[in-house]
Amino acid sequence: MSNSTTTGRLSRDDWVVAALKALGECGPAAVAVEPIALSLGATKGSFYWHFQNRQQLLEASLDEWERTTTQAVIDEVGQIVDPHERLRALFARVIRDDKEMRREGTILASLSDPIVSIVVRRVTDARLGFLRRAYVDCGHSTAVASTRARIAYATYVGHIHLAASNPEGLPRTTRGVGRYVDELAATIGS
Amino acid sequence: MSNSTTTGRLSRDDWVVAALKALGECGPAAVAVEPIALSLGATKGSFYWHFQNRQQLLEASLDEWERTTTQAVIDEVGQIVDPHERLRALFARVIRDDKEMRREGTILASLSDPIVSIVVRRVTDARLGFLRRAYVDCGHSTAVASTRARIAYATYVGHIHLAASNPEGLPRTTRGVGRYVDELAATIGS
DNA sequence: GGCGCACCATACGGCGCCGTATGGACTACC
DNA sequence: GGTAGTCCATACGGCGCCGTATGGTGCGCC
Repeated sequence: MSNSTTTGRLSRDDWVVAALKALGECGPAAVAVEPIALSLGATKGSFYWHFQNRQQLLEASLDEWERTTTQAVIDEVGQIVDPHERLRALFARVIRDDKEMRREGTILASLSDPIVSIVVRRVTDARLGFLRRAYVDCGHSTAVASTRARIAYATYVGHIHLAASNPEGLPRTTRGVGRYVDELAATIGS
Repeated sequence: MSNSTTTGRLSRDDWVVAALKALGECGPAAVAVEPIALSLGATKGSFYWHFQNRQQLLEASLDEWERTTTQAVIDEVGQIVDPHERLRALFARVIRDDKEMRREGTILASLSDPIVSIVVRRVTDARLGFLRRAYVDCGHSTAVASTRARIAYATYVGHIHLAASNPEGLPRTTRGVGRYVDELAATIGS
């Protein structure tokens, strides 16, 4: 665990947290040893004691991201037996945080990086599988469930992209948000 | 125009074409002077005669992309008076090319780059406006048309992302494609 | 209170890219 | 055939980042 507040030393986890922050804000190119060391008030000497190289740091931060935003969500929401309830809980859980969505967008958009792309592909598979299962549990055939899952997830990803590329168009009023959610639910619910 | 085949010299346009290719395949970081010079069989000396700096090349390639994939499409499809027909033509025009979609995905995903983000924002606004107008022409109120435009475009963007992050899940059979398009049309058509 | 170990700073060489300076080569034109 | 203008190669300095080598500082422990 992190202990940067108590002692002046840095744990491996401190580096992962800082790297994930940089990754979520500026993309994988920002996961650079020296700049992050600077932001932590340390130098490379510290880093290369905890890690072998830059790639290890990037992979560790991606693993952390996958664990908290995909594995944890699936494990938690997956326990709900009623599929409609499960889908509703998933949407609520996922739309919630604004900061989290910005991070999601940045990482999902970094597919051109070979290391990121491996994790994003894995995350995509897991999420599509989870959605497909839910739609199957709703009574759809696997074929229909597959296409519904794809469309639902595509809508989610596109929405995250729009939140970044057209933030001023986001529904502001509560009536606007309500209409938006209604329209969305009509599209990807059940 | 390009004349690299006739003479050994390179035109400004040759550089833009090569830069757009690199941009669409590997993102803005790949729009680097020396690697592109190498791929063109030239050196930086040529580049810095046609451009002032790297940023000019990136901006020029982004402008070219905007012109061909947004302006041209809007000008062409926008002439169709019947809005339903117009939307259908838009979808057909946009889904068509596989290579083009890959480029779209890479550029749209490069929002973290400040120069790219300016153009992507402008492109997003133009496309959303075009969709909104079409839905208004279909008889919807501006409020409803706005949310429908957002959802339609989000679905499109997400679909492009899925084509890159989960290519093996793309519908293969003609029946699968048909079902997918039907489901899509039910979502964002009219 | 000296010893060993965990942790870190400093200094160094290297690489890839940027942008500049300068000297060609090739063409057109008189 | 000399001159001006167009286009380009080469060589250079600089910057940011990577990874290594090496020494130093704190803390536990006998």
